[in-house]
Amino acid sequence: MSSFDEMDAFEGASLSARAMPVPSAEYLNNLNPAQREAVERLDGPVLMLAGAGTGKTKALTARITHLLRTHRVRENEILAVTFTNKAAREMKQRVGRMLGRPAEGMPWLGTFHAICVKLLRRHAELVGLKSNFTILDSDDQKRLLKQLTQAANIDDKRWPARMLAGIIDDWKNRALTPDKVPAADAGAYNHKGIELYAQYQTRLRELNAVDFGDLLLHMVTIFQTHPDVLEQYQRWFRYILVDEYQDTNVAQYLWLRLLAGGHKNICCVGDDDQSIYGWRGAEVGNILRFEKDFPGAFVVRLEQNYRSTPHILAAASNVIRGNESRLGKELWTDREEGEKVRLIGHWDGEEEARWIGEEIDAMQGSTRGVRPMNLDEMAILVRASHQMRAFEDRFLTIGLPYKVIGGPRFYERMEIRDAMAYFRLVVSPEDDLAFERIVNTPKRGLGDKAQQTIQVVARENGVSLVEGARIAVENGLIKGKGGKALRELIDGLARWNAMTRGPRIEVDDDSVIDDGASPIRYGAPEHTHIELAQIVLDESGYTAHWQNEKTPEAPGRLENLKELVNQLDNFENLQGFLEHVSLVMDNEQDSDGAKVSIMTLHAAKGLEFPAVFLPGWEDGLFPSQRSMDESGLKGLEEERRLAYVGITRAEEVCTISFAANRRVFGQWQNSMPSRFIDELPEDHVEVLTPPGLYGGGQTTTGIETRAAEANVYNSPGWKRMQARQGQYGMSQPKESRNTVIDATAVASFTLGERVFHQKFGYGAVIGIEGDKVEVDFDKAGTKKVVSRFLTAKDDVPF
DNA sequence: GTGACCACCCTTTTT
DNA sequence: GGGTGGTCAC
Repeated sequence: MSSFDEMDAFEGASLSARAMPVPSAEYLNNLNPAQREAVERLDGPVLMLAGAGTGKTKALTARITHLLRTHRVRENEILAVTFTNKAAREMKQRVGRMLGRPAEGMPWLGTFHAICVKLLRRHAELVGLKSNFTILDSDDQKRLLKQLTQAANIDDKRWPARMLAGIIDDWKNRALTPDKVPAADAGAYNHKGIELYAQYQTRLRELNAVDFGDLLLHMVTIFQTHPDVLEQYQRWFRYILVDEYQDTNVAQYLWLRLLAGGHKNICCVGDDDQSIYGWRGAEVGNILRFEKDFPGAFVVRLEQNYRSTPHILAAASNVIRGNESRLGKELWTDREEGEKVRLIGHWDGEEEARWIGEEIDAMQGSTRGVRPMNLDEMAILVRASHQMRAFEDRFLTIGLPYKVIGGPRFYERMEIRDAMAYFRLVVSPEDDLAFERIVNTPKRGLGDKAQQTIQVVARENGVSLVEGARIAVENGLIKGKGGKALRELIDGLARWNAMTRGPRIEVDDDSVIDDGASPIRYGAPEHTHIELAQIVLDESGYTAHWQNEKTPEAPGRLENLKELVNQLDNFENLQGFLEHVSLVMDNEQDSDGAKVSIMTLHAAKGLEFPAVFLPGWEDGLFPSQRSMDESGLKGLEEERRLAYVGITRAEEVCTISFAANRRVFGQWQNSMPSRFIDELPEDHVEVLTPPGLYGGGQTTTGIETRAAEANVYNSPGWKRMQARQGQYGMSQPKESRNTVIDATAVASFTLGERVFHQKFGYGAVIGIEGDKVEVDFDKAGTKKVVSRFLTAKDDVPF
């Protein structure tokens, strides 16, 4: 690593540059005193305790700007770590804005994982890998583990591979290599966990692959076992900044401590009250312990909130006050009072969805609240994703535009992963996992038996599966249709692989170390990588596979494939794309029009909306029963932080609701209002009257009777709510608004016509009513939907 | 080797 | 209620 000498030569900017006067800095003048302290205290350990909405990203970016502007450091000497790509992107943009130029020169601003990939590519050989290792996602990981557990004759029923994956992830989060797993964990996975973990790591090394956890773990191992390497980076990264410190796990914590070990110029930003990823290995302890880890640390609290009204803050504060282990912060704001937090109980989940739908409609039309709001200013935050369905169903029926944030990620979709496996194989033919994935997709008549033959031949010859398959075909071990198809696949892969390459160009490679770029470059191949991708998908028969598929999802999957190919435009080649996609790709294709957002509370962290709905506040659902069962008080406290996160997402209006009855897994269940509801401060809450009690909605007739009879409505929680309600009718249900029928939207369908709906699939029109159409769906049953969500399908073969 | 049918199991999921 | 994975019959 001769290049490090070169790095050292750059230590510090030139004297003249450092002596230059600092231009009057607007980025400093915009800060409040606490923020400014956090920004200007550049040296030594700093802990910035930043409550929700207190401008922590602003402070963090100002700090980076300040480091650069005062000419103390160069852009590539700052290590700035975030958890999400989104946060990294935002920070980069904001630093650029403050500097008045693009901050492209910050190669070490990124997620833990992205930065570790860069580092690990340089030092892969120290942990027995080649620098072009592949990164497995959880699906690959699971399949690999399954192979191991099957080989070990483990009953998958009692000891599912999923469980082992969870255990191994947990160990990796705790920075435990197989030899370091404590004796206390020896019983894990039927006493075979540690052994299988070791086997798994061996397999990964054989495959030249890593999983997400390895990225951190390997780097920690390298730093621990190669002090020289560590020292180089300790010197190189002169200042370290960490976002969302409360979410770090042990491995990340060790990684940071090792890197900051020399100069201790580390600034961690976080909020212990927003630690909601404990179940994934995050250690609130890391932030609670900061001052012990870094004696003499400067701790600054950002407590002025710029986001929410006093009522909302008071509600959030009062809830979080119930937690024992906190560093303690009190948010305040100088904003105007605004509306109280609104609380409402419903008979059941559907009613809750119906009410929220109407409420959103009313707020949009300014029948409710102080000002009309756009749909994209409103969000529904749920505890568990299954709660989303009630809203989706309802909104589709009434034609309310919505978008689900989170959900299955683009690159986690089946068709994307299949396509990616093809690309991976094209780029590196020895990628056995990718081969296993697509060898029989589309169907090539290669079942278990043929695949086993390939495995055996490959192992006997000590070659990759592709190569093993080639040998097997040539020796006539796989005959007939399957053999022919396999030969085609192998030939195709070789052909496509050849297409990736143009003439190789040698580059002097020591010059590019600090941005981690590959030193080897190629000239332009005959086809662009975009064309190549399309060729691969077409010639392999994968495109045709989905074209021939008649399921309602098939068109969407083809769309996704098209989108995937389009995405390639942003990259130089397939390799670059593959690298990126495994770590970074998210699909934010919020294209047309304002929509209400629906997402989980976890997904909502870091976001804010003028109006927030928090449905499903029922004991067992929120706080989640499982969380409490598994982690006791710790679990409950994390749930409470989740409640805190939820409330503090709201800027102007926060509406909390619960339902007495809810269908869970097809079964009706009744439940008590969440204990968190009792923790809301009465003075800051307005209790709304459920529609129906005063004859509001027509679908809820009889709610009073049912309410009186139902047990829950005699429960302490409900009674407390009633008592608190004070005067009835403070917020009367709005009169049913006239449904405005847009003339152009009136259904243009005919009875019996075949139609297609994005969510419900194919169906036949059985009734028309204004712009609403009643459709008997093949799979989803009979539903009334707004006509603009339907497309005519006259080309459906029937 | 493949497609159909049934039993089973459900949180949250930045990378 | 719905998606997945395993088994069984063709």
